[in-house]
Amino acid sequence: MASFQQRTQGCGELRLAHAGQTVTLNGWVHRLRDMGSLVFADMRDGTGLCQLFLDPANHPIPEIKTETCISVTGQVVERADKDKNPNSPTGEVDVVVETMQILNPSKPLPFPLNDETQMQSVNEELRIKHRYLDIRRPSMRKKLALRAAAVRKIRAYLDARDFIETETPIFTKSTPEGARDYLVPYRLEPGLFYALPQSPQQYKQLLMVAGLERYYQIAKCFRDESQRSDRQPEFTQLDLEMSFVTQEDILRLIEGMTVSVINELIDEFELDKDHLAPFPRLTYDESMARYGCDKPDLRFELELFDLSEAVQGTEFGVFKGTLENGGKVRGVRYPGGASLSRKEVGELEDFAKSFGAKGMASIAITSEGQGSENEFTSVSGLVAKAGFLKFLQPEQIEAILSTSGAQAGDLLCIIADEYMAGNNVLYRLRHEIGERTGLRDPRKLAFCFVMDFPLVEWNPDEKRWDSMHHPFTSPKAEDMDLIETDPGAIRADCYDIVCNGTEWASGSIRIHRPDVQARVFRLLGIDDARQKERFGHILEAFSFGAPPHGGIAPGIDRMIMFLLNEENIREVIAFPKIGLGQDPMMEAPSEIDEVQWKEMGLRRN
RNA sequence: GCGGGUGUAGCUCAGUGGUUAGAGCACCGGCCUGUCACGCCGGGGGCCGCGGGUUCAAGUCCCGUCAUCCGCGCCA
Repeated sequence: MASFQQRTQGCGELRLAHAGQTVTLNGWVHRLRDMGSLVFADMRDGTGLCQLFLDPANHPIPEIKTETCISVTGQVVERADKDKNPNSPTGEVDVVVETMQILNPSKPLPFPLNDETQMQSVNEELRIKHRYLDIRRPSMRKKLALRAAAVRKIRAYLDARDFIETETPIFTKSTPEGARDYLVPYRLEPGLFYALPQSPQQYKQLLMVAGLERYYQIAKCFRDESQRSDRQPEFTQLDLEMSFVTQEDILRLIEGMTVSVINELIDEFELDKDHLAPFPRLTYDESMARYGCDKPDLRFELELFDLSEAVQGTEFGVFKGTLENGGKVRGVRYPGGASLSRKEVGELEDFAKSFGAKGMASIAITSEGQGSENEFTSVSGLVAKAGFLKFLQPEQIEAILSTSGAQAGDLLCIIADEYMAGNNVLYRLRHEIGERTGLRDPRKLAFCFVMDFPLVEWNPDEKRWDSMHHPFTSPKAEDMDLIETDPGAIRADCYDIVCNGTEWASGSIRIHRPDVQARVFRLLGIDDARQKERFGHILEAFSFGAPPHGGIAPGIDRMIMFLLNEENIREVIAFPKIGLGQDPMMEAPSEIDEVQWKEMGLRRN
């Protein structure tokens, strides 16, 4: 038998229809309004809030404070019309308390969890330290509920399509390629370590060798790298792999799942979001040329333009030098930017410089000139204004205006640099401009596929080719012969899903033939001995009739962030880590006992 | 590893180098029978992150340091 009276209803469920019934509620005191002998208390449980009416005529006023845990029995009564609260779903009734059992009192709270406005600015470390209180807030509960629903729908979608959800080990083997591993010392032989998986990559491929054909897992992944507002040392991916499929099969499956799951969530949680449409597809090269990055924010246009042709032959030193060295002169429109002050343009240039730009040329576009000598009036009537225009021929300026699609009010932001360095500046400028002009619409979820990544990229520091995705990614069949002749030109069967300028999912068709894998390893400078040491198990597995296979892995945390417009990943995780990977609630990482040091065969320093 | 922001009461924040460092909320006491951010009266509460320095005098200026947030590098 329970030591308390168990509830008959949820607080948030009470309606006028319950009037006259005697109900029992379990929950917490959310807020108190003490009118002297008469007391009103908002009571909260997982279903919502209702108002308790405490009158000493019915029951002595008990010693309750905010967040006292209580069990209450009383009659639901309709309020007088003038006392009804239209702002509350339960605002037409009161529960007239007949008995109240105090299940557990509460100390004064570290932050006002019954005040959403104030909670917005409460120190986040304090919230995480007392996360068990923070999560009592209905708004936090809702985030976790949305997350649970997302995972539930994903499971339902994949289960209905014959996927087999399979767990893979958390203690596994270190693979120095990629991110830094979290390591776990092996007690029985000091000097040996497990690593926590950066992803279940090899296991899922081995499950394909094992003939599972369709695998998924809601998988924890661990990467010991610097934190960002959208990165945690441990995070969750939907890890997925299929056999006997083409890239197209995987893209269709994951797109279908994403559209279905997200559109259902938007409806079920009444999110202020537009429904998803089919995803546009871009090649890596297109994405770089049009948006300057492999994770474009497609909520708005403002594509980059290339002026290299337009200014060919110019005597303007910065452009001339860049073009002679094989670089590009490219730019992005800033609608409304023509009205920026000289100082503000300078600040925008500083912004560009902070991402490696050597400088930023800018042209203000207006519809009427002011007779200044820096102006140029085009045949279309647009007036361009910039100090360096005097170094350009009229036809070059006309070409700039037409190529850029300049409109009155624009500021053309122009970066002259080596192609990739320029991209790195231009895409950040584009996103900044999108932010400033309000084009990054919070209602929109602009998903797209970015495909056909290069297989490898040159690492100038180490003087070698590195995998762009991971070493098991398959070169496109038609590029296979380039492995030994022109590695930089190899396209991979590799694809990302991007949402609103953030990478969301990454996947590829894998290499399933040992001979191809060996050629790629050779290209990556991983010699036979090292292949055997690091990847012997998977190479051997591939030699037993491994099927063609491929997969993809979208981030669950980020998916919830997109849906809730959260800028911080910690907001969608029940117990997140802060700053340098610490948990201020558990106080982890922590010292260990002397006995444990000894047992693990470890020494300090 | 680097750059920027923040650090003052339990919480959120004010605070020209010059009285005894303040406010709102919270907390404690009192009053209040229809509140719903209840209201009114009163009270307690401070290592001004920490350590140096400049100064007659430092929350305020300088140097260092720690913590945290954001970003860069990093993140197959």
